[in-house]
Amino acid sequence: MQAEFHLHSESATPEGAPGTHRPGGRTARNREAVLDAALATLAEVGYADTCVQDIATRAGVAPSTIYRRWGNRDGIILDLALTLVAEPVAALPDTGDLETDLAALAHAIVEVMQSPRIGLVQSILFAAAVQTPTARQTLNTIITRRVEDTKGIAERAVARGELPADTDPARVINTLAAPIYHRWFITGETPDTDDLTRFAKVATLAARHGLLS
Amino acid sequence: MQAEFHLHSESATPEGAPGTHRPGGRTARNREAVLDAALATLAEVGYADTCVQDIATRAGVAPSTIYRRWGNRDGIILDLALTLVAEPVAALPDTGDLETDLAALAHAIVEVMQSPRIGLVQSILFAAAVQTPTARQTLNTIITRRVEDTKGIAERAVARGELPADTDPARVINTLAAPIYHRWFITGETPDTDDLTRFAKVATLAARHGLLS
DNA sequence: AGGTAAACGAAAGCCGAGTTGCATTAGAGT
DNA sequence: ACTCTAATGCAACTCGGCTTTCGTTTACCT
Repeated sequence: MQAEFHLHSESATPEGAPGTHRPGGRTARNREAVLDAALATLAEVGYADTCVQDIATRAGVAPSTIYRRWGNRDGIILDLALTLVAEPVAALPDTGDLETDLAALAHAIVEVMQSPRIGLVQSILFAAAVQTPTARQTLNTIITRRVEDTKGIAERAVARGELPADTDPARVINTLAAPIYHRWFITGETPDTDDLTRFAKVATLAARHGLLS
Repeated sequence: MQAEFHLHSESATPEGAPGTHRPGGRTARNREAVLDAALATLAEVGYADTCVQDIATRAGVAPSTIYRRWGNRDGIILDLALTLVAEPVAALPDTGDLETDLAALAHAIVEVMQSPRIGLVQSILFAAAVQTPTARQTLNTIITRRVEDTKGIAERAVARGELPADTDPARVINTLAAPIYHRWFITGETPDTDDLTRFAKVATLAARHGLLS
C-alpha cells in the first residue's frame, strides 16, 4: 500500500531498460498485449481492483516481464495514457458561429469522457495527478494538447471578427471546459444537453465582452 | 494493492463497531490522536507514502486498533474529511456588489485549497471520488454544504434586484467555482488574483444576462 | 545461416500490509 | 467502590504483491 503512483523514473521511456534495445517482434507484441489487457481489466474491475497479476494473466505474459518493463501498475497506466493521447482527435466543428461550435465541442468532450477507452484512463490520470508529480505532468501534456487541438474554434471566431482581436483562444476553450469537468469530477454528474448549451452560451458571452483576453 | 479506497461500509459511523458504545475517555483521545497523526503524516510524506503503521506509531496507538475502528487508511481519511468539513466556514463577504463579493469568495476558495488542513484532505477526496462511490458521496456532501453555505451571496444579489428573479443561486456559485477547480486540479496551477477577478467577472456577467436560471 | 545478448517465463523467496485471538485496561452504569 | 464489558495492546499468523534468480527463447546484427 506504500506506492500508489511511485513510478520509477524509467517508466514511460526508460533508457537502458527492457524494451529499448529490441523494440520489435515479441517485445512489441507483449507491449500491445499488456496495454490491451490493462485497459480491459480497468474497464472491467475498476482501478482499485486492478492488479499486475491479473493483467499479466490476461495478456498471457509473465508478471516478472511487466515488473521489469513498467515497474508497477501505474507505469502501465501511464504508458497507456500516453499511447491513447497520441491518437488523432475527431474533426473540429466549423459552422461559422462560435456558440454553435462550442456547443458541439462540449458534446464532444463529454463523449470522450464517457468512452471506455480514453475517458477511463483520463479519469484515472486525473485522480493520480493529485497524488504524484509524474501523473500531473502526463495529465498536463494531455490537456495542453487537447486545448491546442481545439482552440482553432476560437481563432476562427477572432478571424471573422466575432470576437475581439486580443482574445486568448485557449482561454475560451478553458472557459467552456471548466464547468464540464466541474460537473464530471466534482459534483459527479453527467452534464445534459441543456447544461452544455448553457456552458457554450456563457463562454461565448464572456469572450464577446472581451473578458477572455 | 487491491484496495485503494474500498472502505468497508461501516467506515465513518459504523453501528456496533469499536468507538460507538463508549465514545468518551480513551476512545475519544485515541480518535483525536489518530486523526491528528493522519493529517500530520499526510502533510509530511504525502498520500502515497502514508501507511497505517506510521499513523499508528505517531499516534501512540496499536495498528490493530486503527484497523478495527477505521478498516484501512482511507477510512481514516474519510473520517478526517467529515470532521474537517464540520468546522464553521469564514464569514461571507457582503459588500452590496455581486462581482466584488464573488471575487472575495474566489479568494476564500483558493485559500481553503491552499490550507494544509482542509485543502490537503479535500484534494485526496477529489482523487478518491473518481475511484469509489463512497468517497464520491462524501465529496458530494462536502460540496453541497459549501454551496449551501455560500449561495447567500447570489441570493442577496437577487433580492436587491442586481440579478433576475429566476436566477439559481447555486448555479452562480458553481459558475464561479468551476474555473477555479479547473485550474487547480486539471491544469495544476494556482489561480492568481487576475484570474480570480476574471472568473468573478464572467460569473457576474452570465448571471446578469439571465444565463444562470 | 549463425552468433550474441536482450527479453522472457517459471519458480522460489522476501517483505510488509492486514487479520485474529487472548490477556489487559478502563469507560459507564449501578 | 464495584461490576461488566467495550476497547485496547500485544504478538503470532496469513496472505498476496513484488523481487530475484536462472535457464530458455528469440530479436537483431554480421
